[in-house]
Amino acid sequence: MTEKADAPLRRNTKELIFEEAAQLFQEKGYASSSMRDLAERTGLSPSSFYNHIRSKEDILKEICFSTAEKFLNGMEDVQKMMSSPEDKLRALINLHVTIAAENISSSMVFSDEWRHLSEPLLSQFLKLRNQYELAFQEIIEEGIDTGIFKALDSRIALYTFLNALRWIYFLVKPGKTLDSTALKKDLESLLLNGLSI
Amino acid sequence: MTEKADAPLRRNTKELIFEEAAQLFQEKGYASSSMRDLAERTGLSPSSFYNHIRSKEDILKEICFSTAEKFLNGMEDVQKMMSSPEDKLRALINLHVTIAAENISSSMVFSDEWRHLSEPLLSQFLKLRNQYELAFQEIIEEGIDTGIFKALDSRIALYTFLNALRWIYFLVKPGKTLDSTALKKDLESLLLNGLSI
DNA sequence: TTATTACGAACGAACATTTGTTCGTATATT
DNA sequence: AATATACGAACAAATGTTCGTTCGTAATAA
Repeated sequence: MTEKADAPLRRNTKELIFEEAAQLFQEKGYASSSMRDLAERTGLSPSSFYNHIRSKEDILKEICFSTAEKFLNGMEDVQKMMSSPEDKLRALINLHVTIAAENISSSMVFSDEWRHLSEPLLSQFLKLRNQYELAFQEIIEEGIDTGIFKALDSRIALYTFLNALRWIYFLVKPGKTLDSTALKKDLESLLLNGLSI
Repeated sequence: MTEKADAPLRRNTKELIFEEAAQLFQEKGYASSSMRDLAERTGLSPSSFYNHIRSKEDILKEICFSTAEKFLNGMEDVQKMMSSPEDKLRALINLHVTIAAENISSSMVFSDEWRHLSEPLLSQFLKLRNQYELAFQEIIEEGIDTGIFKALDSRIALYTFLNALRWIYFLVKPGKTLDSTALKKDLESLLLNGLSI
C-alpha cells in the first residue's frame, strides 16, 4: 500500500537483479559476492530471487554471454566493412570503447569473472571468445600480408591490443561521463602509431 | 629412516606452500581456492598449514607484496638511468617481461587477486601500486615535455601500457620457455611505434 | 651410552560461520 | 479464483581455523 507509491519508479525486477548483480560482481568478484549481499542491494530477500532466476550462476551466465554477443555482433559488422585493416582496427577500438562505456559493470564481469562458469557453460563461452579473437587476429594478419602493418607475431599484437583495450572501464568509474571521443583518438594513435613521435 | 632418503629433495615446507598456493590462486582465483584444495596439492593436511603460516590471507599478502617489491625495485633502477624516456620505457617493458617470466603464477596473482586483501593491507598495497604507476606516468610525461612523445593524455598512455604488459603470462603457460627476446622486441615496437608501418 | 626433556611438524576431529538453495506460506495482482 | 511474487525458516555443504594429540628428532641430564 504505502510502498506502492514508488512502484512506477521500480524497473522490471529481473532486470534490477541483473544490473545490481553486475555491479556487485564487478566490485567484489563473483566468488566473493553472496546472494545475501545481492539481497541487500536489491531490497529483496535472498529467497525471492528464485522466482526470477534459476541460480547464482545463471546471473553470471547471462552477463557473460550477452556481452559476448555484443562483441561478436560488432565484429560481424567490422568484417563486413569494405575498408583497410587499419580502418577495421579503428572500428574495433571504437567497438571496445563503446561497449565498455555503455555498460561498465557488465563488461568488467565479462572480462574478469567468466572463469567461474562451470561446464559446459565454460567451454561454450571460451568457444565464443576464441571466435572473436580469431577474427581479430585475422584482421591483423590481413594488414601484415598487405604490407601496411609491421611483420611481427600476430598473436603478440592481438593480445597486446585486447589487453590495451581492457582497462577502459577504469575511466568511467565515478559516474563522470568520460570523453570517449578523446579516448578513442588517443587509443588509435597509441596502438596504430605508438607513443613516439 | 626410510623417509629420510628423499628429505633433501623436499624443499622448505613454507616455500612449498607459497608456491603451490600461487599456482592454485592463479588457476581458480583466491576466493574460490580452499585450504583443502591447497592441502591436496601440497600433500599436507589443512590443519598443518598453520604451523607455517598465520592465515590464508597471509599467503596472498606475501605473494602480492613480494611482487610489488620486485616492480618497485625495478622502477628504482630505471629512475636512476641517465637515459632518454624512450630507453626508460624500453627498460620498463623489459622489467615487466622479466618479472612475468620469472614467476608467472605470482605475477598473475599480484595482478588479479590483490583486491581480496582486507584492510589495512589493501590500502598499503594500493599505496605501493600507486607509487609505481606515478613513477611510470612521470617517465611518460617527461617524454611528452621533451617532445619525443606524442602530446596525449598521459593517464591514457599509462594504463594502455600497463595493461598491454599485463597479459604476458599467457604465453608462458604450458611450461614452454617463451622466447622473451622476441616478445620484448615486438612489445617495444608496438608500444613505441605502433602496429602501422 | 642411556634416559629425559623439549619442540617443531603433522594429523583427525570438531568448531562456528557462511554459502546457495528449497520449502511452505502469506500477500498482492490479474 | 488463480497466478505471480514476496518472505522467514531451515537445509546440507563448504568454508577457514582451532584444538588436543602424536610422532620423530635434537638437546640435555643421568
